[in-house]
Amino acid sequence: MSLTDALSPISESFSLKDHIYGVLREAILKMNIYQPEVDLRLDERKLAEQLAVSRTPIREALARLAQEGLVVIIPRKGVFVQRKSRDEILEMVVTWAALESMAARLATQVASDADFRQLRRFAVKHSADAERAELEEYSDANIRFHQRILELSGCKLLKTTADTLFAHMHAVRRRAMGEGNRASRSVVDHMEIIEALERRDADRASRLVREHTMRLHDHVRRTWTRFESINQSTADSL
Amino acid sequence: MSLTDALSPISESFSLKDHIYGVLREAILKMNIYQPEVDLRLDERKLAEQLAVSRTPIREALARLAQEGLVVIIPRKGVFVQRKSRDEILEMVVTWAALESMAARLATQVASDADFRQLRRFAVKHSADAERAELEEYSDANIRFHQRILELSGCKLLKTTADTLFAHMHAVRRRAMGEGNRASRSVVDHMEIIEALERRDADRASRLVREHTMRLHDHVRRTWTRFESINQSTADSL
DNA sequence: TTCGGTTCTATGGTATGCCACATTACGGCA
DNA sequence: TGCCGTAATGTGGCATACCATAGAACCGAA
Repeated sequence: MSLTDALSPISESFSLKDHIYGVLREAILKMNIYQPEVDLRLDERKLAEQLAVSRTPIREALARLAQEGLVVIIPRKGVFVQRKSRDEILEMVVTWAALESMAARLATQVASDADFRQLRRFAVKHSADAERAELEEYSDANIRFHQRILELSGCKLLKTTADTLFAHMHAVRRRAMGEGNRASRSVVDHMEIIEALERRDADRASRLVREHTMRLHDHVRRTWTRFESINQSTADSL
Repeated sequence: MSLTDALSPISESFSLKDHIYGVLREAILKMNIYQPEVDLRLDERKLAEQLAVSRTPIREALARLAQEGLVVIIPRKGVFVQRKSRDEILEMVVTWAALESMAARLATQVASDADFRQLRRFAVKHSADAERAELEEYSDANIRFHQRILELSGCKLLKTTADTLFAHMHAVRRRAMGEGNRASRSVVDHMEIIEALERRDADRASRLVREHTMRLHDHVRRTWTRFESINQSTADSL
């Protein structure tokens, strides 16, 4: 590949707006928004200065993030990173379960045996992380496992819709993974799911995926109370 | 209610940006975007002039619509209403099926008998529209039936996510309803769904809803070819 | 010292103007 | 007459300036 070929995708249809959208999105997802002391305010002018651009593309990027639900814009008061309540998180998990269980169903019909073999290899490879209690690594592998199922469905909309939910739950996942023996249970669940997929058992694969995700639902429901109260007090202080 | 009480919701946190977003969204959904002769271009300056505002709030509203997938912004070329391809429509139907089948499952657990009785009354009342082949009316009632199931799930995110899909399919639904004997089949399906819900049979309700929606999927898959070609040629001419 | 009102400041909302690029129109040259 | 190059036009991208309001800071009177 020549130099110009490599450069052209960058220059063509590049816009500050889109670039800033990506930058802000990454920054928001990286920050742990559920720690009480974090500053949730986003100052348009400060961002414009830091990124060395005017407020206009900043504002258009923020408008997109607001539409996505990552930030909330309060007219003449400020732009704030949206901290989700426990109930909202629970609803995201439910919606995720709905999408992925359908994805598993479709995957039994359209994915190849090779796809499932690859998925199995991936799961086996990373099950060691769970055993060694390397939860950080396993949490990442866990997410990729679920994303892979969504991809194998062949329905891009299922995946992109779920990815939006995943983004919101970025700060939730690792926390939940480390509690109880969820990691080892997760490994068992994944293996059962893979078996159902390989046997092309649509109903069983769909059900196992749903039940697996709903276990996270139950877990969050039981353990998220403390954050709910933090969230509430912070919301009051705004 | 006093006059000031009635007026306050209008003045408080009213912004042109949000208002314009709503106006444009309604206008886009109302137009039949799949007719070949319609002009899909949205001119920022023209809109600004017509709405008697500057381009800035227009642009921010368009950014939101773009994020929602209703329009596509091509830098330095124009803003265009997004015409969905057949495959994209099919994916929306699949995703809808995923959401609503989960909603039906949840509804069997959280909705009251009174909710289901009301749903049944609604369905019976509008089944007459289908018999009289008043498809316009039945199509609307049909949508509301499905929205009601999503509401009865108690999961607001399921409903809002599905509503976004419904919005995209606004121009698709009526067309599909009039073809074949889909309306009368729809009435039968709805009654079976209601029975499963009333019997609190989560698996059956979930399955019936999924199969019902997937029938629309099959129908679109079989009959949407002509629009695909129109869509293609229009895309080429852009 | 405390309360009330006023002023100041910070912040998002909006309008306007210019720029870069893409398209189109036009005119000269072969 | 046809083609190519250049100029004119249109369109979104971006920067800047000003406005309106909410909130803080300040000051004076009781």
